[in-house]
Amino acid sequence: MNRDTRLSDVLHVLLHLDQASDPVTSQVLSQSMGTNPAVFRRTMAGLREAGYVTSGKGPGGGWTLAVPLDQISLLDVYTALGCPNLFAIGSRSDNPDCLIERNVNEALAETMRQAESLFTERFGAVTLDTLVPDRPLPN
Amino acid sequence: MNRDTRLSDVLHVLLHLDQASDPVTSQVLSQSMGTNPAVFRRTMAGLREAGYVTSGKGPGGGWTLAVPLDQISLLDVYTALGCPNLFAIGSRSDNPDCLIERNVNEALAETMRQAESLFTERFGAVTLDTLVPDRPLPN
DNA sequence: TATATCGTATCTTTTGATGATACATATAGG
DNA sequence: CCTATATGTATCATCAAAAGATACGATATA
Repeated sequence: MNRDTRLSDVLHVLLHLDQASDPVTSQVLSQSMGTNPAVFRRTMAGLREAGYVTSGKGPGGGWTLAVPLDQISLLDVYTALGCPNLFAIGSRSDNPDCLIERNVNEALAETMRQAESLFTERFGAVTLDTLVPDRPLPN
Repeated sequence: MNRDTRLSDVLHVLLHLDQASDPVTSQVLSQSMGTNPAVFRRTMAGLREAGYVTSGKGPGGGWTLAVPLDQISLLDVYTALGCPNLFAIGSRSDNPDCLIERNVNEALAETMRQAESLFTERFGAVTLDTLVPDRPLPN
């Protein structure tokens, strides 16, 4: 199964938006993402609702970064996308009658919980400004 | 994206095999996995090659556990399955020209490396005997 | 009003996994 | 040996979810 690249795609777009002074159209941004405007808008809808970007209609319209990059964490973006599933593995079903299945599922679920915490912590600790090339890390 | 349940499925089968004295056929085991014999054999091929189970043809044939559960780790099983992809997220492509893309990809990849290490460590620390119900943990 | 742009519903396509089928191979047992 | 029972595996079909494409209404600018 192909991986979900929306998080990577959206980060890419946000960093590019940061470098633009005027609104950028879905047409242009979708190309930088290798897709089409409708898919792009669908993907960005959550970020707009969360207020990280704004979009304007009509001539001169397009997308604008609404919050400075140092005030957006990777976790914020991930959350705005609807917290897409992180893992490719899982359990087939929860048959509560089979004790073996319960134990197996629990063993996997426990590790996945820990891994999810790891993602959350790391994502929460990274703000987008640190991903901009040639900008010194704040410290 | 549906999750890959092979690891969970196979663990389930191994624990059941541990409780069987005679070989068990693909027919029977595939039902306990909710699939058909051909899919079952395909899934178990790696475990057979790794020596954790043996399979016999002909009447009275079927599958047998070849190694005690306390000598098989979750990591062993995962590896025997061919180390299936753990993550549902990823980067679209590696365009080495775009510095932004490189930074974004690296940020995600670094976290995924850490999460993978977490899986590997945890999986390596769990032997299958600890998943058997009503069997006291060794300590 | 004409044009550009977004928002989104809907349909189509793609893709990888899974399921299904078929058949060759091998083994046990009479 | 012959038959019945299993596995091993190649190949084809099916499926579901995501992505892509299209269309069209709404809105904003000038």
